[in-house]
Amino acid sequence: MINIKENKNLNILNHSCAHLLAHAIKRLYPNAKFWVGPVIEEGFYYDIDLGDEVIKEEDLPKIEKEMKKISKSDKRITRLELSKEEALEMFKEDPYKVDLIENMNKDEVISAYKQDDFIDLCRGPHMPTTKSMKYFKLLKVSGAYYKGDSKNKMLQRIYGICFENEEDLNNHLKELEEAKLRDHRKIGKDLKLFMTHDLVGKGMPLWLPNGAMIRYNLEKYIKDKEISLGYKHVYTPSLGSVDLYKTSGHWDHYKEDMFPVMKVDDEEFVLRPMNCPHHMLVYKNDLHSYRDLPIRIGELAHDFRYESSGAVCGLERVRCMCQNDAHIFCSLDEVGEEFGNVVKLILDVYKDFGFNNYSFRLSLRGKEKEKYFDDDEMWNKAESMLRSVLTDLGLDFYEAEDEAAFYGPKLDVQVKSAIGHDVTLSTCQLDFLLPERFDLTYIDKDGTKKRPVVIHRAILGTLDRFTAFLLEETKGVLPLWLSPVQVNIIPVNNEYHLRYAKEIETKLKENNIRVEVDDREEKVSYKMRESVTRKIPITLILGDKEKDNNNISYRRYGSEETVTVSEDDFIVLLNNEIKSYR
RNA sequence: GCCGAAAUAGCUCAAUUGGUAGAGCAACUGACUUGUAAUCAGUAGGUUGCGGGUUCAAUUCCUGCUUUCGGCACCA
Repeated sequence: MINIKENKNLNILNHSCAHLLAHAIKRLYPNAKFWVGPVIEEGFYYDIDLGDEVIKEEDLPKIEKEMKKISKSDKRITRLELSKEEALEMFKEDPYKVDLIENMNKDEVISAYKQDDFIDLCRGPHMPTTKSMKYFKLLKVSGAYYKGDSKNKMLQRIYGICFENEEDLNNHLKELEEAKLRDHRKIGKDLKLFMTHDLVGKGMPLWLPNGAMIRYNLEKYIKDKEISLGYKHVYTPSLGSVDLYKTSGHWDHYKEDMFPVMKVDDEEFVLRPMNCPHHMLVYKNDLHSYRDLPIRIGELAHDFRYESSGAVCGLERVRCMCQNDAHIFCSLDEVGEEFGNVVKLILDVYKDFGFNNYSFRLSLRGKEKEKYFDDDEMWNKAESMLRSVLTDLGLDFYEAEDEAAFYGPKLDVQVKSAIGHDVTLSTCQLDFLLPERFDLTYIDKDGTKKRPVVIHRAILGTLDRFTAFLLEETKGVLPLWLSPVQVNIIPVNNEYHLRYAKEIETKLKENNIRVEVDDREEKVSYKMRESVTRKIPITLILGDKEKDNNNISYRRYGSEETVTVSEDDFIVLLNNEIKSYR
């Protein structure tokens, strides 16, 4: 999908279109006050204060019509340069613009753009006339906090996009429609992978048999991989005492986002929101020598977070999740290598799944000090260490402030969901704090106690979000090794071919192939249609030809070609394909 | 949590200005006995998300809640 912000021409066009929108709004809603209307990756938006008036989705066509009118009237767009005093005078009716002007640098040239009777404060540049913005569409309307702060008033935001010609616009709108078809929530429903129910509650999906089979395979895949890399897996409880989280520091930072405390006798528990504290204690259970390091403690662990109601989304953001978590305890000297190994593992896994659309983000501390553990020296050390590790790895990454964990900086792998959410899939975090909090030690060469460093990492992230992304990337067409049903057998005629079909089924089952026989009294074409709709990778057709020659005919999903092979060759073919992924 | 919108059969959707709900697919029954994306006929299926109100009458209007959707804020 095109990035409007990065495209020079489209950027200017969309920015001008934001002005066109504001102009139309001003005509239709004379009391409107305007905040900002920037260009974004997906087009543009404008934040507006309409007082008591509310713009709804159904009002957008009316606004578009007004925009078209202004566009057609071909007004020249001219630049005005103003002193601060002149600007303040010009925009004195609009407190939002006054706010903007007052926050500008003293020596900055203040510019505004004028089209007809509408003037908007703006750096520019802009298109020469309103006629340039002809092929646009208003996409959605929503609320947005003034200055992005939830303590502030909520303004109304209108999103739109503008192109240079009709074809580009239509293609883009078509792409947006197609993205909706890739939405994991739709695929999950169509393929019966997961469900939700009011009685269970928000953000708590139920994995149906098909989805559970996918998840079982993912769990086995990653666990086996980690075991082969020296990870030790544990099982720890899904609850922890409040004191545990007070010790780790999570209580101070996240207690509002945990499910509320359960009091039992004299104790207080919470559903655990993450696993680090438990794993710290697992480490602490033993005395460790420098020779034992690194120690890698892994777990597929259920975590519970009271995500805000507006945030939950299918499997992408849930209140009950399963993390593919691990904590690596190592010496300072080993951090570089261990971190590199984690990055390598991430790349390995993404390659296995064929993922290409992701980017690495170095997530750093932000300016709000209270959000982060207060120790400048520790942060500077951790951040520069992480940066140099990433640079040494030759990794292409971007830096983002205010995205770190409270205990340390991290490397996040960011992906975009079908509907455009930017989410973290994998993460690898550097932590000097929790070892301190839990007083973790190992005995070094010289016989003295040293503090290990902890690397928190999640490769699949959560099974939930990973599955969501996997479904969207594959459009639900899963590779053979992950498909809930790998082979569907259609006997041409039940009376003559069902027995042979059952024989083949037994043979495949003996080879651990997930197979079904469609023995309903229906036409072959009817069953074939369903087999394809269910996105089953391989469909067998067994009739006289196959039965008499002891072979099978199969058709692969996405292909119309039928291939006939011997039973044994077929099993070898399946096993090879399944193995190649594992 | 905030700003908006929505919720009708298992699924996808209908139902004029208020007059107690329809279709396709799926399910079930029967006929057909079939070689690669939908055979035909019939049957059944609904406290219109849940509660309260207005009205002679509510799927429709008002209201509270739940869930879902689009954003914002949040995201260990």
